[in-house]
Amino acid sequence: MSGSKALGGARRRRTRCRRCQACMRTECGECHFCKDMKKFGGPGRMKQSCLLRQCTAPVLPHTAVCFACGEAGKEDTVESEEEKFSLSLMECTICNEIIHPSCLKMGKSEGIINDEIPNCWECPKCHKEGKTSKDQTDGLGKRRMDNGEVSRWKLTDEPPASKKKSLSVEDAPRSDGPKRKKEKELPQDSGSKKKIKGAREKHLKKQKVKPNSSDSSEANGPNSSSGGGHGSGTAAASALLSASQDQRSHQREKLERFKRMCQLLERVRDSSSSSSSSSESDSESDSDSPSPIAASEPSSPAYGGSARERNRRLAELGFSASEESEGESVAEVEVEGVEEPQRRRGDGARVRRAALEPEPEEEEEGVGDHRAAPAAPASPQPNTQTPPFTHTHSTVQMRFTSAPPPSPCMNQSVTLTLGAALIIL
DNA sequence: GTAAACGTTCAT
DNA sequence: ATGAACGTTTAC
Ligand SMILES: [Zn+2]
Ligand SMILES: [Zn+2]
Ligand SMILES: [Zn+2]
Ligand SMILES: [Zn+2]
Repeated sequence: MSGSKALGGARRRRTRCRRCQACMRTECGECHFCKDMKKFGGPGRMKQSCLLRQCTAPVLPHTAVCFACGEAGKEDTVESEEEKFSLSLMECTICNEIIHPSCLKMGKSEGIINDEIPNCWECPKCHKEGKTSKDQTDGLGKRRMDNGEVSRWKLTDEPPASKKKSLSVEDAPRSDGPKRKKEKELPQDSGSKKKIKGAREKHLKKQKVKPNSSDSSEANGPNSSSGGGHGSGTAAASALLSASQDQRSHQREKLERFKRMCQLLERVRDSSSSSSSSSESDSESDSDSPSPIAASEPSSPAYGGSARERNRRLAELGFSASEESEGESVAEVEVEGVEEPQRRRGDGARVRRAALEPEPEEEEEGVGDHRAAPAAPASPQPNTQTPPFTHTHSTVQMRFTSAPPPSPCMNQSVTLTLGAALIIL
């Protein structure tokens, strides 16, 4: 209790943006969490938000302040996008520090912006440390690829997932049995129990950015303690941090994944089949800058560490990617060009929007709901401009851990299939 | 102050 | 590994 938090400031809890569609939706009242709410006659023990209301762009608390200057974000005080970025608060997914990019004094360091989440990035410092993302090489060698086919996840895939050495140093034998439960609840219903699982979901997109390029000094730091300069100080702290981060990342990524899926589902539902646009946007071909730290992205299916982790999260979501030999129903959903539209407005734009104006994630809603297609909607080659990407096909393998989908008919209706998935979720 | 959720821990 | 419970934060 005396040490308090000396790590990247108090890790602020993210809150819902209240602007995305999910946030504006209303409780479905059918999901697990909804049913748990007292509002719905549940015990209210879980205290989780509706699965259909998982915010797609969680924002920092209003109380968040810069770790350096102690001020809040001021992105709304400037016009230039770049300025906005500099004045906005960015939270590092690795060290959890929240700071103004402009408050950083680093010359050669680059931050990796996650344009999927409002004020999220990986501070340059963390990269300098070597924590590319969270991948710290398995110091146990217990890594094993129990994944027979991991190269199936393209829709919701992520770069080097979190991986760290599990260092336990705070293990205290507890003789007294930690009893949970403070009050008992009577069974509200027994029999009609829908199996649902899920969490928020989101994936990381990496973008390099150079906050500054003139001074190559160390970063700043209001308090020289651990703030600003962690990792390069204490090894123990580093290890501890890693461990903590690891655990945290688990749930976080898990939730993020789910969100992604929800978005996809909605998207598909709105437009059974829409334009065909691939979405490979990883390769960050630097126009003219052989970044020293630009070669760590296994764009190819050649993972070796985060396989297990990914598997776990997937399982939590209700489907797994590995073969568990059980007798589950396997549904193959073929999504045609359901991936992100990848609207690129500025090709040369370096810094994408991070937490700028009110624009959580309004997917292009131009199609509305006009299902009445003119004619011949099933043309494999509609456009003449055929980008080098022909991979408009994403096959997702979903395996329901329970409650086998009684839908024996899997027509071409993607909407139908996905709809079922949604219900199950 | 309240109610909703987040993030973490505990229990199978 | 997965799910449930819970403390605590966050917004109002
Ligand atoms: Zn719900
Ligand atoms: Zn939202
Ligand atoms: Zn600042
Ligand atoms: Zn950091």
